[in-house]
Amino acid sequence: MGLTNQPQYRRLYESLRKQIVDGVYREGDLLPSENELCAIHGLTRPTVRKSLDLLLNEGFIKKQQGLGSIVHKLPKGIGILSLAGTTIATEGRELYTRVILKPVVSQWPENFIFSLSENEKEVGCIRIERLRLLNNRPLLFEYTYLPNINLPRFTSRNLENKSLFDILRQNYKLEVKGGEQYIKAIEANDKKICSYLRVSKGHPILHLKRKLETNRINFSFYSVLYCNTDEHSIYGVF
Amino acid sequence: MGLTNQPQYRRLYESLRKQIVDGVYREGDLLPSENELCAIHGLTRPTVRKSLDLLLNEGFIKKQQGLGSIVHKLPKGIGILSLAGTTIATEGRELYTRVILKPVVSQWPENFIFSLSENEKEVGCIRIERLRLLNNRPLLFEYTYLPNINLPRFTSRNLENKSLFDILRQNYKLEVKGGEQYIKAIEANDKKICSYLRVSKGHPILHLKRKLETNRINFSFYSVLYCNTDEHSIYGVF
DNA sequence: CAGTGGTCTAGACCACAGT
DNA sequence: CTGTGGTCTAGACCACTGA
Repeated sequence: MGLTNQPQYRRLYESLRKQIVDGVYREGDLLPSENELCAIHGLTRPTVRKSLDLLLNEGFIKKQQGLGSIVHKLPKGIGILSLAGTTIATEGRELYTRVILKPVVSQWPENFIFSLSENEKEVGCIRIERLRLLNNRPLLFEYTYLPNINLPRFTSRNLENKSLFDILRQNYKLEVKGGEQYIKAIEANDKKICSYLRVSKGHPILHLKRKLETNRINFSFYSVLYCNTDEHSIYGVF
Repeated sequence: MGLTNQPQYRRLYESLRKQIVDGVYREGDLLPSENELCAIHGLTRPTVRKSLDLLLNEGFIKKQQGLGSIVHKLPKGIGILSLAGTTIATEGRELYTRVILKPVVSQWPENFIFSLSENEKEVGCIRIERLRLLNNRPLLFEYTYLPNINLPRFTSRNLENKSLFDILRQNYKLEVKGGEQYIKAIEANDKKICSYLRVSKGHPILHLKRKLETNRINFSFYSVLYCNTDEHSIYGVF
């Protein structure tokens, strides 16, 4: 957290974001004006505006010309559509991550959901299976596939209730920069999925396929998610 | 199209976007470098970079430091998660919009999906119901609700296979600036929905609730969508 | 009116990719 | 090495808001 080698706009973004999440600024409040933020942090307007753009894109603030930057209400759903929102946006409730299958080296599945490069195919993958619970109730089941390239000791890492993103960043200097995803509504058919999500066969669930791109060139990883949306919607801004 | 009173970064963005969609640049191609774009269009780098940021956020390009801006492959799904992607991203196939219920003035539904201001409640709403078809096959059914504020002659407009966004922009100077959405997987229960989407009762479908914010202060409109994702996924980038 | 965000310029230095 | 994108500065003028 709070690495000092982060760009300034990024540090200001994280600082403001934390204050909004922590309730220092509440829904409808105005953030300090851009000029005030410049003065406070010793930055120029383009830099400050870049920070605010990040908050804007993630739905934390709205802007109104002639007025200011207005804090948006925190979302009521589960934010997994956007980048930063993966584990937040659960209204203070705790999202717990239980590891079902610890990282193992294996082959890529047949007919993998995304097309793979020759290099990726050769090296094989590291698989993980995790279940996410909200208030002790299973919410989504996630298969993760990482190409087995330069990830020393990864299979012996303890992932229980830890952020995969954080582990990749702190131990392997891998930053997730973006990605793409495909969403479907399907019937729960797989016995394993039904059992973990505690839904009956045929129950409608969300199916997400995601490709996550990182700062390391040609290093992407993948995940397949099954999500029970009976009680919690998936939330996103645009 | 191509309004001259648009900001420069916006015009450059639209120009590049069109060239990508039209296939002038193809997957893997490099766009002209930022400095070249500056020279070509007589702009400075921050302005050019703002254009490229838009393309980046919508998944049209990736960037690689030291290399350039790389054109991304066009998505394979239906892009309704992002702003500009509402009707594009269907691989050249035609998305047709059939009006089921022409715009009518009415009251807001009971227990509306989003909270409304007092003003919105008072003025009532304009309702529309539309069916979107891809290759003549029904794909999604959409209820739209606009607050009945300063939209002269809206109810007599012909919306058949026209973009609602375009009509709002051209006739009422309303630009959609962003929004929020909630996604669920549900069983198709409503007879009307089943019939229009041609799915059997109990079939899993996607349910989206969206709030769309505009450049007119405190003017948002809303839509509820039911989408058959059997053949086409919903696509998004982040 | 003063203050806000929206747009734009003209530079600068850095880290990184390919040669 | 050169050229690329990534970050940042120090200004400027505009359109819009609220008092």
